[in-house]
Amino acid sequence: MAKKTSLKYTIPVVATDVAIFTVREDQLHVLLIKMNRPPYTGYWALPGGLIKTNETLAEAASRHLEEETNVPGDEIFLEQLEAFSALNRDPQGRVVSVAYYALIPSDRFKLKTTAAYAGVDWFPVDKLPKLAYDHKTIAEHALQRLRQKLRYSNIAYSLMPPEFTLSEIQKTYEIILGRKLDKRNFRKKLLQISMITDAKKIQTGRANRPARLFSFTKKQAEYVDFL
Amino acid sequence: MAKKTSLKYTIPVVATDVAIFTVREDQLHVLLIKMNRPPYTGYWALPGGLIKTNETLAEAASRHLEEETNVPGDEIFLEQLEAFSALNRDPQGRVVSVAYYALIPSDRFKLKTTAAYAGVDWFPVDKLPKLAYDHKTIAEHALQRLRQKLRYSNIAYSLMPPEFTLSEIQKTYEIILGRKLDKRNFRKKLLQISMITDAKKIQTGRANRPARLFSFTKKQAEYVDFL
DNA sequence: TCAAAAGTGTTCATGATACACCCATGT
DNA sequence: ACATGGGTGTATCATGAACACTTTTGA
Repeated sequence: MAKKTSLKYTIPVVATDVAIFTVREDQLHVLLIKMNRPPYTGYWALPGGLIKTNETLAEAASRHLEEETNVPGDEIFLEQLEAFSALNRDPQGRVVSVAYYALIPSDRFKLKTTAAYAGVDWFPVDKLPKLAYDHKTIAEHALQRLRQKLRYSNIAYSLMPPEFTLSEIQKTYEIILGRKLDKRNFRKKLLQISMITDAKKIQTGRANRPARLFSFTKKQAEYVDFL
Repeated sequence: MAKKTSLKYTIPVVATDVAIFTVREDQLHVLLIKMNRPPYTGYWALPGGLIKTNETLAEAASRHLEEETNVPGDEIFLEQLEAFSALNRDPQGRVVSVAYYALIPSDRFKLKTTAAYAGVDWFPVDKLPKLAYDHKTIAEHALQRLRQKLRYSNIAYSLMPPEFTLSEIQKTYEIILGRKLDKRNFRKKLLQISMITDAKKIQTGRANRPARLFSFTKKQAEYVDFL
């Protein structure tokens, strides 16, 4: 038996952690903050923390999302992932964390660091640094869920700018799923199920044939027949 | 502003509630306990309660499952559903509940009531009494998840006895999904994906042609191509 | 011999996949 | 005129859906 350290919390308390994803530089990235306090000083972690007495879990998650990214809560996909409750997941005491995951459009918002952290940055999901707590597990679950959900829902709306070309959205899918998709079939399907609609605009200023712009029909999550 | 009542808990604490399902009498039932303490004396509710300092959420859920049903934890499907955190969901204070759902074979275990409750019983899911807390919402989410998951996984293993006829399992599916299924297609699919295997036994003592018995190939949850 | 549930294949419709060439623009 | 990505249709294959009669047993 290991010697029991003195714990800050004796009865379990509730926290939330958020895996925020975006696609940039042809890779899927997750947002991490750098911790400036023991016991994980210098480690990277998912943004999060204890929930307040007068806020729900979703509000707490949304608060953490905004604190690092300035992203406004509406029109952004933010969904509960899973509760993590391993007895030793936080060395400071008994903390149950309800994880969320969110998708934000590439580079649409500037990151900001708060006094609570030593820094904030994007990391490619396949090159994560060593993470604090059980955040590696949380990040893996979030990634798995994202890949699954991309296949039968329209949540990509939350990753794309308001208007985009078919090639751009196809690339987003390919990057997240990690495989090439057939151009003709992909376009056919997206339009057939009315997930996106023609924005009646044409891209300009490219050294090739200009593409038509499209936008999402709905900007709330819903299930769709898909890949 | 409503006047603030004195709360038992000021910082959020963690509880778990469990929706335990079974199929009996040609209907899907959920297990409810009758409360014998304020503020919901006489109301029915899902079994549950605060988690202990030295147990995980899954252990707490499993404990509640066993307390009412005697069902042993292994081989039983018990999965985390979702965390519920509305500010007013518990009049006694700020309680965040992580809900679980479980599936147990029909009538295989005898219910028992504990000192903590005034009673325990099965209720058809479409005829639930008025429930305490936000348990109606929890039960609805659990039911929805069960119906979804039945379609792309083998979790029915946890509802059936060790050996069963094809008609019996088909009936289980029909009751939960609420629609008739085609006998030939259903059998074809189950065998084709090797979800069940021939137990090499024949049912006896029926006033008709005896059926072959089958059993589940795997008794752990896994995804399968299905309905 | 009758009642009751078990068991068994084929056809058709639909959706998924594979695949290659011409087009419009900027330089 | 050339380089670059944009845009389009068809044929094949796999999967899911619909459907009816014969078999075996106990009473």
